[in-house]
Order: sequence, then structure tokens, then C-alpha cells
Amino acid sequence: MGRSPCCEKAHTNKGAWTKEEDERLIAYIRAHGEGCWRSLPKAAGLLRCGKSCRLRWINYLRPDLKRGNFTEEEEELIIKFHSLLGNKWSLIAGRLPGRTDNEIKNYWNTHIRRKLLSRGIDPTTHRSINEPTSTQKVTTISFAGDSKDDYQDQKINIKAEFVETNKEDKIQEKCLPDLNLELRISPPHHQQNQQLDHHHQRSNSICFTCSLGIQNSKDCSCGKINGNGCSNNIVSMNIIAGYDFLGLKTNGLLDYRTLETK
DNA sequence: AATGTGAGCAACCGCCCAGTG
DNA sequence: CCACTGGGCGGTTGCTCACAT
Repeated sequence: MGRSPCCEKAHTNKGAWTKEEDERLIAYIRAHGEGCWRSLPKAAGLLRCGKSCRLRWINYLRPDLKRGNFTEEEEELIIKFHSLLGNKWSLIAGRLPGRTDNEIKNYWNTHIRRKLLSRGIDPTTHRSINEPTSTQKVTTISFAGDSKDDYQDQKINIKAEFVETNKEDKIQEKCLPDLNLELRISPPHHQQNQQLDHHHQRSNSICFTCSLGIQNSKDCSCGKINGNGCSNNIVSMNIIAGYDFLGLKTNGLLDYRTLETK
């Protein structure tokens, strides 16, 4: 028995949504809320695929959407988040209220990408296009410890050194914060806190989604919101430099716990 | 006015993953 | 443990429109 399709394609409309379809979808969700997308089209009297309904609602019909051009601030944020997260449009969208992943993705591909290229910046790596690849050295990847219980000994140190070899690098240095990343396989969060307490360094760290200001995210793993604490096999990133990933000055350490190993 | 071309964007496709029985 | 489902995501497509020729 194979996987059943999400809808019967022969009996579904495709292409642009009509005003009537929009109104039906809005009316149904207002009355019943967002529920099972698979059964929604039939219940709402729409000849559409459930996925299509979901996409239409999330990207265009949701009442909290902000329409119109992106501001300079939003554009800067997108560039900075993209330099950190890559094409994780949904994560980026979570940081920009009223914007959808699809909208950001389109804006990136049509505007920002071209703008960066015209500035001589590779939109994928956020580094100078003319920059020799040899200038970036990744060193010191070490595994230590063989006890399963000793998480501290399972630390993986990955230090990225951006070696300055020409004038372009000096320009690049101004564009990107200087990151010195320490990645580690860490113990469960409560264990780590105990260890920190032991050293009189109680952690007030928050997870990545919380640090981005995303409220009630399902990705939250720090327990500040859902109280679940952290899971095993977490890669945490301590940004040791005096600037966070947005290039903003910071005094303390940032701890990003949701960059989990998969 | 007709045609060509490129940009912008809405929508679709297919894959992935977590949840469930 | 496995099969299946629903939902989510990123990549891609193709339509529309503005502008140039």
C-alpha cells in the first residue's frame, strides 16, 4: 500500500486563487481555526489541495501579515540572518514579524542577491567574490575523552580563523563580525547548569530561537518557555568575540542550543 | 501599436521529518 | 520497529506586468 496523495489532483483547482476561494478559506478558518489541512478543502467547500490552502493562508491571507516593500532595516536583518543561517527562510521569517518565508525568499532572490553580487559579495558565503578560498582556515577539530558519561570530555573544538592576507579581507572584516566559535557536544541542560553552579557561574543562557526573539517557538529547547529543558546531543555555540552575530556589541556569552546534531 | 525581454512574485512540487498506531 | 500520515520547508516554475525596442 503506497502513500496516498495529499489530494485528488484530478478534482482540484490549480493556479491563482480567486477572490471567492480566498473568502471561503478565510471564513472557514475564522469559524473553525487552523486545523487539519487535508480535510479542510472539502469542509470549506474548496476544490483545492490541502497544502495549497495552507500555503495560501500562511503566505497571503493571515491577518497579521505586513504587506508592502521591505524597509532598509528589514533588508539588513535578512542579510545578517542569512549570513548566519543560510537558506533557512522560515527561521529568518520568524525574526521578521509579519513577513513570510516565501516572501523573504523571493525578496532575497530578486533584490538582495543581486545587490550583494553588484557589491562583489558572494550571496552564499557573504564573502568577497574575488577572495581566494585559501584565506579561510578551519583548524583544531579535536575529539577527546572516551567515557560516555563524561560529557565535558566530549568537547569538540572547532576554531575558524579568518587569516587576513590582502586588503579585501580588511574590507570584509568590517562587514562581518569576527566569530570565534566553540562547538561542543554538551550534556543535558540541567547537568550543565549544575556544573556551572558548581563553579559559581550560573548560566542564564537561552536557546537560539529565544535569543532571536521568537516567542513560543516549537524550536525552543532551553526550557525558558516550555520548561522541558534541553535534549542530548546538542551543539552549543559560544560566541567569544565581543560582538554577536548581528554585529552588535555584547558582554557575555551567547549559547545557541538548537543547532542540534542530526 | 506590436513584439521582445527581464523582473517580480504567487503558487506548485517533491522531499523530509515528527507523530502515531 | 515499521508503515503511514500530516505538516513544513526549500527549490523551482510559470504567469503577469512593466519597460525597451
